[in-house]
Formats: sequence, C-alpha cells, structure tokens
Amino acid sequence: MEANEAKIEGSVVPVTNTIRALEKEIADPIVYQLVRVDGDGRLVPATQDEIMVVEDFLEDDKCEPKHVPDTRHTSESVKTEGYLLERNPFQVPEGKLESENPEVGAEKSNVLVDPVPDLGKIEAPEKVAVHGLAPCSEVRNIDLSVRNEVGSNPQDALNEDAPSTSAAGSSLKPDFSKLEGKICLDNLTVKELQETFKAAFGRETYVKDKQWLKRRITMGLTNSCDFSCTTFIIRDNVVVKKGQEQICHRVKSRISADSEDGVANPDSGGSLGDHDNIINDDADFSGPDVSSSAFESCKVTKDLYTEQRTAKRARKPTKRYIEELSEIESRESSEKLSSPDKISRYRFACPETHMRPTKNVRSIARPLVTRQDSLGGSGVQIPFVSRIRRSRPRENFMPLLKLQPCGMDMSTRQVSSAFDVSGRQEDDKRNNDLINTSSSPGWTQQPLIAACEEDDHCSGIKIAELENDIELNECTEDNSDDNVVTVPTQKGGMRRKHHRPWTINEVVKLVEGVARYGAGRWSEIKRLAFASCSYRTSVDLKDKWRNLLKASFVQLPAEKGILNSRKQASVPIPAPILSRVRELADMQGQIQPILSTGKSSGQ
DNA sequence: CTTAGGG
DNA sequence: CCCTAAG
Repeated sequence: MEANEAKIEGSVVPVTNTIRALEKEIADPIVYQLVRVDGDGRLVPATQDEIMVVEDFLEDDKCEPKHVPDTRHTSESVKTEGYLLERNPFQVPEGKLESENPEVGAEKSNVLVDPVPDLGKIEAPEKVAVHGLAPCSEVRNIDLSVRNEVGSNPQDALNEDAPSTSAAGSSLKPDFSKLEGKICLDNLTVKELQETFKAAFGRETYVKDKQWLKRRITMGLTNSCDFSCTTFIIRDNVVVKKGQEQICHRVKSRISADSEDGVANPDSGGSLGDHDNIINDDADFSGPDVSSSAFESCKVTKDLYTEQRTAKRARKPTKRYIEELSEIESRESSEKLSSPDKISRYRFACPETHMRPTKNVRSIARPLVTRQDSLGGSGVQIPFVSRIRRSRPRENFMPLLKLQPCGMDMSTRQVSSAFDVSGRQEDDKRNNDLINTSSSPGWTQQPLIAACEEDDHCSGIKIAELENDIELNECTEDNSDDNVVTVPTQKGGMRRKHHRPWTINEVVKLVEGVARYGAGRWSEIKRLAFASCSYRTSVDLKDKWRNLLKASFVQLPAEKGILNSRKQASVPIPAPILSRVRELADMQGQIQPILSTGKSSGQ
C-alpha cells in the first residue's frame, strides 16, 4: 500500500509542502512518469514493460546532464513510440515518500494517469539541474508564423511533439498569452489549431488532424500545470479566460505538455498561490509566480525550509480536502498532535503525516494534519466552493453546538434551582461568547455587566448561603466545562484557549472559600467550593485571589465609595466584595506579605 | 501534587 | 493565564 501511495502522490503532487519534499526536490527535482496515449487520446498508465522500454532512454538522458536547451532536440532522443513522459518537477521519487493520508489513495482513483512507481529512481540528479534553469525564452520567442509544410499523420505527430514538451526537462514553456479571449476550438481551422497549439505548447506542430489537435490542446491546457497558472481554462472545448469562466474542470488526466516545469508565465500569477492554507473561497488565482518559487527552491538553503517556502507550494484544496482536514484536525489536534511547532517541523519527515503550519499569520500555528494534495499536483484546477474558513474550527465549533442545549439548560435550571444563578449567567456568557466568537482576544464585557447586576443581586443572597454551606453553592455551571477549549501548547501541554472571565459568582465563592478555609488552601477551596467548576484550577483560584487582593488594596485606600471604579477596565468587582477581600486579607494578614507590607504592621 | 511567585 | 521552582 505504501508503495502504491507513493507513486500516487508522485503523480499528483508536484508541489509538496514538506521539508522532506523540498530536500528531495533539490536532489531530484524532476521525475518522469510514463503514460501511454491511447488511440482516442486518452492517457493510460504505462505498463511495466513499457517502462522498461523507456528506461533506456532515461538512462541515456542522464548521461547528458546539463544539456539544457535545445529541447526539441533532446526530446527527440527521449521520445518513444507513443509514450508520453510526464514530468513531475516536484515529485519526490522513490517509495519513501508515502502519502500521509489514506484518502490520497481514494483521490488517486480519479487520476487516470497512474504514475509509474520507480521510474523516478532512474532519474539522475544531474539531469535535474536542467529543471528550472532552462530558459523560458526559447519557447516564448518562437515565431508565431505557421509553417505551411504538410503535416504528417497523427502518429508521426505524436512522435513529434508528445514527448518533446516535457522530456529532458525541456524548457518549453506554454505561452498562453498567445491565446486571447475565448477560443472555440471547434471553429478553428487546422491552421488555426496549429497556431493555437503552438501558442499553448510553445512549439509547432504539423499535424493536420483537427481532432487530434483539438484534443491535444484541450487536454494540454486543461491539465496543464502551467495553465492553471494562466488566465485560461478549458471548458467544453473552449478556451476561455478565467475571468470569464470560474468553473473549473476536474480533470482526470494529464499529459506531458502540461507538467511543464515551474517556468510558468511570469505574468500569469500562479494559482498555486501563496496562501499556504488556501482555504480561500473564491478562486483566487493570483499569487506569486510559481516558476520563480520552483526555481528558487532548487537553490534554497536550509533556512528556507520554512513555512514561507512551503507555503508557496500549497495549492487550493478541494472541498473534500478541507472537510477531511478539519475532521482530522479536530480528531487529533487535541491529542497526539499537540506537539509543539518546533517538533512538528521535524515531524515533516514523518512518513505518515505531513504537517504544515497553518497560516503564517497565526504565529501559534497549530500543526495541521495534511496530506499532499493529490489533486493539486496534477495541475488540475480544483473546483472551489465558496466557504468560510473556520479560522479556529474547534474553538468556535464546539460552543456553537452547545447553543441549543444551552437554552434548554437555562430554563431547566431556572426552574429547578433557585440558587442557581450561576448557571444562567454562565449561559449568558456563553451566548455572548458565541456572538463575539473570536473577534478579539479579550472578552466583551458589555453583556457580562448586565449579568453582573443580576448576579450582584443574587450574590447577596448567595453570600449568606455560602456562609452556611459553600458546597451547596457549587456552581451549576458544570455543564460548561465541556466547553472548555484547549489548545496545544509548545510544551505539549494543553492551554485554555480563552480567558474565562471570572463571574461575580465565582469571585464570591472564591472569597468565601478563602474566608472559610484560608488563603493558600487553594486545593481545598477548589475541591469544595469549585467542585463543579472543573475549569478553575487551584492555580486559577490563587491567581484570582492575588488579583482580587491587589484590586482591593488599590481601590480601598482611594475611595471606598466608588463601587465600580472606572479604573477597572475589566470586570468591575463590586466594592463590597473587594472590601471583603481586604477584610479577609487583613484577617489572614501575614498571608499576603508582599501586598500587606505597605498597608499595615502586619507582624 | 500542591503551593507560591514570576512572567 | 502560563510556567516553574520548591516542598
């Protein structure tokens, strides 16, 4: 299975995001894959036998390494009976490169051209040098004039141009700029078709077979890696500009001409864009020039194995891709994938999972489980459905699901328990949370304040009750703890994603807890007073107490009368509570040495 | 693990 | 809130 996947990936994933791939890329940037052109122009995977035939050529080829240029010439030597050598500039040869995801296998089934597994092995590294270095000018400068010579039969033509494009790392570069606007292949004359052919593939053809020409052009363009970078696409046998046609075909095969090296149109704007995670909805075909990146990648130094570089290699994922990605992410991100970024980087070498950082923007990039785009590699334009990227899938998703149950809980709780103020408050907060999703790191306090009023009102009651029995007042906000969102930290630990605002209720409980058990007994307090609030750790309590203390000392000396100090940008803690805090601090005096030093004789 | 304190 | 040192 692995081997199988490997070859699949090779065929479909020219662009890799993994370091490993990059390294490989440098070593063996080019890989050819063998396919045979069927009678009807379809591509069929080469058989082992066929491969054998071609291997010789390849061997030869590698003997003449940096033979850049005369492509046509070189190609001649490589061409074989009806074989198309498909080159995959970015493919990583050898079975070493396993696809990470089983899904790749599935995707592969869509690919008509089944790559030949070990073909890449026979590639000589030297040969590779040609890749990316080949001048793109050659093709470009080809004069558009159509040769009038009588073409040969299709078979000849096949020999003539099929392999030429890609073989030997030819630098033939499709010049789609020659194709302007819409072109209905059906309406073109042979001559025109030939011209189009030339424009598309950068070389002339003498084939007069209209059908063949059309097919070639269509296929070539449709499948062309380069083409995907251009502004043209093929639809219904009509070449159109992307602007005019957003619908992309999901092609199932590729041919040699397309897998042209990265030397794409400079002005085309690569679709392989820089959005590393391209979860951009609309087809945004603008982006850095693929060619340059490809070229550069050949000479990048280690330090460039960064997200940046890999980012450029990313392609637009399919919808399905996204979905699966999300699933995987959700399933695993909170578990074993919680590894730190650094580590994840090393993990790139991991055979099973290729991870790449999310957006560069997201500095705390959470490792994403990705698999190589099986589709993208084919240079196929993947249909892109408008979709909003869930920037933080987990964080937002979970709470959303909670919304419904929440409402129920609310009413239920209100009915069932009179003491239960916290529950409702919690719900409010949660709803609020939903509204504000991830707008800002900080929490919106506005609604909270409203809730606080109620809470304040109730807090009085609660305090009394708390005095009697803290345990009874265990917050009923328990349900909310499955809301607790955690994110993997660099240390592998889980960190709570959002700042969970302390409700007045909690504060009160804390204060009373301290009053009862004494400051410092955080474990006790947590266990007893916050039994049901799993999201508050003893450390949290301690921290909060520390803050309360600070707040109380800041506020009290100044003016006790100010209930809600304006200074208090955050949650206004009712003065009474602060007073109480100070009281307790006084009582337990020395317990707060640092803070109490200035205030009293303490000792 | 809990506590305490710094960041 | 996180991290860490210390008991």
